[in-house]
Amino acid sequence: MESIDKINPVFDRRSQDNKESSVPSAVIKRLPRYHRYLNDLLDSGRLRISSAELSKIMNVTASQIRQDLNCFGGFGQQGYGYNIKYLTAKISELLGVSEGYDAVIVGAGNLGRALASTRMFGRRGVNRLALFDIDEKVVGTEIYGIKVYHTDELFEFCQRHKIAIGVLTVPKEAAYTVAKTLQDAGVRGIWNFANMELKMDDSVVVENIHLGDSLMTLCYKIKEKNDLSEEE
Amino acid sequence: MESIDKINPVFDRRSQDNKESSVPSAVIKRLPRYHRYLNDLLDSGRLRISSAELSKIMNVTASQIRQDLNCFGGFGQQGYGYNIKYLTAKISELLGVSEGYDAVIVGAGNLGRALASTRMFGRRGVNRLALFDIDEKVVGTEIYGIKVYHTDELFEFCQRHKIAIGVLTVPKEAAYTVAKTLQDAGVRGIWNFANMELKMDDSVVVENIHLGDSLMTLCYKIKEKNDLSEEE
DNA sequence: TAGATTGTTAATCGATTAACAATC
DNA sequence: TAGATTGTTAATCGATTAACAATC
Repeated sequence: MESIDKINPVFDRRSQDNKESSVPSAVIKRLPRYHRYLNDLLDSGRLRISSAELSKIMNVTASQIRQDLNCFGGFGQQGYGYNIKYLTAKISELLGVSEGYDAVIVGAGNLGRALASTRMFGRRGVNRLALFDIDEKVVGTEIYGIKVYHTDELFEFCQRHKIAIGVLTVPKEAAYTVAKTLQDAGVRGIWNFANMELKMDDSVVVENIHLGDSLMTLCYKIKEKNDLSEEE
Repeated sequence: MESIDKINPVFDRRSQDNKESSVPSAVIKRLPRYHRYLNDLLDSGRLRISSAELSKIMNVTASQIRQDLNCFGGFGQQGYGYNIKYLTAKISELLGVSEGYDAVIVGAGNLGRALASTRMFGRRGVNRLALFDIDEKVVGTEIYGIKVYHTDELFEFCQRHKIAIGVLTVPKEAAYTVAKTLQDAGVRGIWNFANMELKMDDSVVVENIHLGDSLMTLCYKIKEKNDLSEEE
């Protein structure tokens, strides 16, 4: 009884006073990766794991894992390790997964379609309510069960449905106009796939995806490895 | 004449001795972003820029810009600033852009199609030579001018064309098999969009894209902003 | 109890910022 | 020359690692 209380404490030790202000941004950046690995472990039926074993799987130091997990409450147990299910739930909660946000996807091109088809949203508790495009050929159709509306209706739709997340897969040139519409309609976050950094005012948070940067990094890694082996 | 030599020095000061080992990884991570902004400035016709002005545009400190750019050779000019064209070229070179790598895309689903259609590859000097899929309905067709072959032919194709980059947009389950095939065929880098971390041996470098992590981060940012405003 | 493993402190390391002398 | 702006050093800050006492 006592030990179960310690594994699933009703209150985290730190949550009383200084709240999430105590979680350094370096840790926040690592949380999705922890979540991914812990979720896989959960799926495989594991119940508990030690920082030492997790460190091997994830290729980081055990010290870092303990330090990280301790930032938002000590819920490991000495001599036992971490309860995977509880830990995963805790990280989910911290990340705002399963808040049940509603989303729209603007742009029904290949990328928009890819995002319409993926199970990624559902797994993170995000509901895709509609697609938007300006192409009359797709407006009115359904893509993977999601209705396509004309972008002219975007503002009203977002306002009426209190949409929280707007996914932007429109061409660079249209990005700002659409982003502004989303913002005005009260959207709280924009997931931006246009090839530019959207700078919005403080009412909206933006997460920019730069696939080009990633491709460049890959090129760098290849070149670097090549340079190193040539040196020998 | 003298000043031009200083702006375009034939040898960078550091490149003689300790090479890229001197460029910290934190700087490397920032290079694609510098490249993006400098490229935009170049397109807009600007010739030179100071660290102070660039810092305003990019929202980082001028100190960091000077420190970063100095890691791989001092090519600013006191009292003048940086030559945008030269700087962009230098960063491109360092990143391995325009090495003219050949690539294949494995998986001709929505994401594969999106990657087949984008101009992102060309801009970074990467040539897409072929698409691969197991679906007989698409094998033999052309998508945005790129031929689709059966995945059975992947190994031979990569070997014959000395493919440098393999782009993975196959389902999670197929990812490892395909990655192994690419590796065996001599591919040097894998751009992995499957929802899992590919751990390959040292002969191949991997750049993993985790869109799910990014979506989670967005959810976190929304939640965090909410929590903060509720506190007041 | 004894063994295992965390939570936590202290030491190290690296990255960022501030400041200013060097120099175009 | 004088003004501007870099390159570079030194100071600060934050993140990572190592070590071990606390504790299950």
